[in-house]
Amino acid sequence: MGDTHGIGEPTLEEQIAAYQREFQDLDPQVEKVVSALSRLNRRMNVAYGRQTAALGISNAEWEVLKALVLSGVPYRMGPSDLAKRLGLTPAAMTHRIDRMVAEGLVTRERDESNRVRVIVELTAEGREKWLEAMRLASVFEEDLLQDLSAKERTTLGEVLTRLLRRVEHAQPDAGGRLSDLD
Amino acid sequence: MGDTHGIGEPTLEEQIAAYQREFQDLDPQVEKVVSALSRLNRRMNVAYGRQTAALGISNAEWEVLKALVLSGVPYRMGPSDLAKRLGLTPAAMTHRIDRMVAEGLVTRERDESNRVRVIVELTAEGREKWLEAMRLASVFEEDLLQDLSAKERTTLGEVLTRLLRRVEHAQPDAGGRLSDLD
DNA sequence: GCTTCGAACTTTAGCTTTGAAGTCTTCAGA
DNA sequence: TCTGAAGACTTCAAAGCTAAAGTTCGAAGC
Repeated sequence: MGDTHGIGEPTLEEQIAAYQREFQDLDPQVEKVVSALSRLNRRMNVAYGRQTAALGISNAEWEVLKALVLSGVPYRMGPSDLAKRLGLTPAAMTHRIDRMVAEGLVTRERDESNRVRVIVELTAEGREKWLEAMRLASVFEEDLLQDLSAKERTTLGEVLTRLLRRVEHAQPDAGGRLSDLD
Repeated sequence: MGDTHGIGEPTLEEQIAAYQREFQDLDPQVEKVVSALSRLNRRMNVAYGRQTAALGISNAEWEVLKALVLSGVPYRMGPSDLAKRLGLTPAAMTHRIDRMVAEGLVTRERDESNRVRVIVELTAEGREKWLEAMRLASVFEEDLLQDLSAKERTTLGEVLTRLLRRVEHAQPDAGGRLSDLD
């Protein structure tokens, strides 16, 4: 796709005002945090999407590369493990791996010790793509946080982690079908 | 879909350690903020998804209801405006409206003053669904922030807004194809 | 040794979205 | 009035996903 169709998004302030108008029992303080968080995340994903596109890979492929790299040497995982890690169905994983094998980012082979299993392994090219993506991403992230002092960064990280613990506690293990973009 | 396939996600700390191992020139402070933000947002979307599902609507439908309500009385918008607001192509909007009309959440009619245009209008049922969803969401959000003091909430909102301004400045207007979930 | 069960992956059918092409309406100029 | 161009929506084909039904291999019981 590439570029958005519209500019027609209200500012954060306008949006919060609209919420107040349409739904009174809403704490504007809370709503501001939640809306800013959601919006910020969306914009960041757009930025990541552009960067990976510039490298000729999709965001979906980037996720797979990331999972493999973070799994550590020898950069191998089974399709089911990858599917779980990325929050996809096994069927979707099969197709995604098909595409990535065709592009030379990963290889797929049967595990000879247990022929039911399949091993997906990162290729040198795949690893290089991930590294390039990380170089771009780290520059972007550093730039994003540039206005925050060291202390503010620490505090922000700490507060977000606290919120994270709270959601994870509130959502035992059920989860949902959302992609894994950290 | 419903429930996730896997529990196999590393903790935030494990993930950051893996990043350090595979990509040295990365500031752990920065990475922690970015990863926590992304992960938190994901979990929140899962929670919203469960809540809307419990009301018998999809997240996609919730987004449309939200756009219409926030547009204010008389809760009307054209398909193109909705598409821009939600970051969808006009084609996708056509289909989505089809479904929602069938479910009685909105109505679609031609604008008699300009027969090229179409007007999508929220029904009473659609508005009620949105209100129910908001009641659930506001409880969840309040609960999420419960451990934060009033001062912390203010600071968090302020810092996130600052980051938001920075991303928006860095990304003039191009945008991308991500759904609008605030 | 054969059979049955379970695990891991693939295949199939159906849905939602995209991008591109098509239709219908309005408006401006000849 | 007619013609051409632009705008707003819809239709169509193809991509990618989910859920459910295969397929194949390995392991346990009879």
